[in-house]
Amino acid sequence: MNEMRTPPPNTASLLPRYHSKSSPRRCYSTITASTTNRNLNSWFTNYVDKTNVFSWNSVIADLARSGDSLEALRAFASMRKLALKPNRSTFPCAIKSCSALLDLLSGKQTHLQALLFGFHSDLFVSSALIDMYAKCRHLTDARKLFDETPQRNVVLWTSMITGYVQNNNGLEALLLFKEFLIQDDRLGEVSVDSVAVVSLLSACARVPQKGLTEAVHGFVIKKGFDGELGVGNTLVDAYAKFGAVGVSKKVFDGMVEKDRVSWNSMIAVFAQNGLAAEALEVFRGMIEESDVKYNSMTLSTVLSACAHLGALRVGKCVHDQVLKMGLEDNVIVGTSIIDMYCKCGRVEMAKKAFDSMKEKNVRSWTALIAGYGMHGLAKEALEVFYNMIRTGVKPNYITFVSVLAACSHAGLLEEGWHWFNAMSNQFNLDPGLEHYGCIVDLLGRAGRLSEAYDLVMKMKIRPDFVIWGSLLAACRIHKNVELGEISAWKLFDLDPTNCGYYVLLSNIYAEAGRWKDAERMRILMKSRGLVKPPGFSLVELKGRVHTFLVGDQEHPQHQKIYEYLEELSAKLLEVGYVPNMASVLHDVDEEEKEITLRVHSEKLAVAFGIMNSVPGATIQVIKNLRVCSDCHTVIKFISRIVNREIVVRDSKRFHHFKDGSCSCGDYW
DNA sequence: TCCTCCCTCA
Repeated sequence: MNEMRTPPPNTASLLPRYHSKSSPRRCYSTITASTTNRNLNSWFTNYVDKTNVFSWNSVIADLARSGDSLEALRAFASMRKLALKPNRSTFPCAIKSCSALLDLLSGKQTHLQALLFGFHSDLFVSSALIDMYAKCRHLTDARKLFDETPQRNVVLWTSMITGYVQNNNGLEALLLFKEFLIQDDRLGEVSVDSVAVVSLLSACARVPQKGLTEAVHGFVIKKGFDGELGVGNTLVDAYAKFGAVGVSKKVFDGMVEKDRVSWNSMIAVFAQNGLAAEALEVFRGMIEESDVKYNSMTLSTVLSACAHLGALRVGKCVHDQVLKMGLEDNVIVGTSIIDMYCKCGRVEMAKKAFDSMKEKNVRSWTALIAGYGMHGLAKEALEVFYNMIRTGVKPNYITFVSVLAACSHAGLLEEGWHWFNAMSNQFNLDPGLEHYGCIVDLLGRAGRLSEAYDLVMKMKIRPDFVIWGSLLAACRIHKNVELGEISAWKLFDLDPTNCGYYVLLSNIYAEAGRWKDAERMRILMKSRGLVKPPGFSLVELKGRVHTFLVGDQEHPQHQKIYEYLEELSAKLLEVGYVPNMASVLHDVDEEEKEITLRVHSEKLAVAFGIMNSVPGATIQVIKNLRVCSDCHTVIKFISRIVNREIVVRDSKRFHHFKDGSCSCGDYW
């Protein structure tokens, strides 16, 4: 977009040709409605009296409003070069543009100029400055200005309160709001407005205090602000921040008027809370039942819902829409597209989308690295990472999570170690739980259990269930009872409702021939009333997502699917498949055995996919848990028997099954 | 004509 812009109107060719006598504002607004900034600037250059401060104000304001902050600042600079004296309306827009660009330097310069022209106590100017300093993370400067302004209006208060919220200091924001109320009280005024209330509610969403949002909601109703659009929008978000997604939906449904923010908020709430199907449903509602047009924010949220669901077809449609709307140069949208293709199993499409991006930020690079990593393509992931560094983009915490995860998925211990050390030595980043988790995983799988354990003991942060979980899993592979016990008992404390650890430890005992201990774990697990979370798998067919549960009897085609699986299993035995039920057969009681033997969702989903697609088509399945080892073996055989590529995304990574083998190399 | 809020990506 930048190269499309006209140069600022301070060049020789842009000298005024015509001095308008009529009100520039009136002409101006009729033109802006249908013109781009490019036309707008040339129009301005040709027809507006450039010695008129009011005209300049209009131009700066309009550019700032349309989001073209850079151009607004250029216009401001041009105006200053003409030695025109800015008035009190000039500064707020200029400052707002600095704040939108997070350009602290220009912000400070503009601040100085405002002082120079004597606007130090102007509320409009001060509010804009407080906002600018807060957005640029200079909260103390913002607060200083706030404190130095004796006559405060609601906008000034709101700017400061919002400043705290934006800097993640919800508590301070709440306290300041309280002060605001006290001031109102003292002056016998009611100046609190709906915008102030919106800031208050967004502060609530950042304070982990139970019942706070409800209480403030009550206050909002009492004050009569509950019908306000912005208030409703914020409530949708605030309730969801505490997991009360149902309440969010209720607020949303109860809103008489809904704008783009309302729809976007509701879609985002569902998408961010793992309810991707619901998110897509709301998006459908937005298109079909409202007159509200979606924008880039909507589409990036929808893309992330598609990524979660693995809904490739829907994702592709959204991608098409992005292209149609000319939003492909938007970094956030572009990054969402990369992530969507990666998580829908199409890394090569992700790479294509990545290559075509004009502007890439650290998240775009990280998305692609993570994408290659989850497909087991560690070499490619590292290659992208090196390119990123060469390009001069600074990797962050998450980038290193992606790099190390890529190494971990491919078993690249040496590279993993190197980058784990480099992150603190060269990049000044402290390793967090995720990074330790990857290294523990790498060491553990390589059989270097005592090193892994030493690392865990030396960690500066308290190891969590993921860390001990990797260690426990490694103990199972390498048959280490002692360390397995230590890890498992940590896990019983850290993640008490997860029964997987009991099963793992029980299996470790069983494999060591310690049947009594194995039995003891089973009993303990039972006495604590723990059950496995139900596994389910998703398959997208003709744009619809089908869900399968373990031992599913609900799906309309379930009978046919079971018949087909019967057919397949006969063929499987012919080609040499031996059912792997080692862990099932050991020492479970009958009832449990039956449960375990219920057909896993991934098998159902794969069968369904094959039955309903043309020969040769790739089957793609998404599972909420990790693929079990028996299913993994079976699917390998199936890929050979039916001569299909089968892609399974489980909770940890992708498996590409082809010709009887899997891309993970049985290492996952 | 000017200021403050709510929704997006790894």
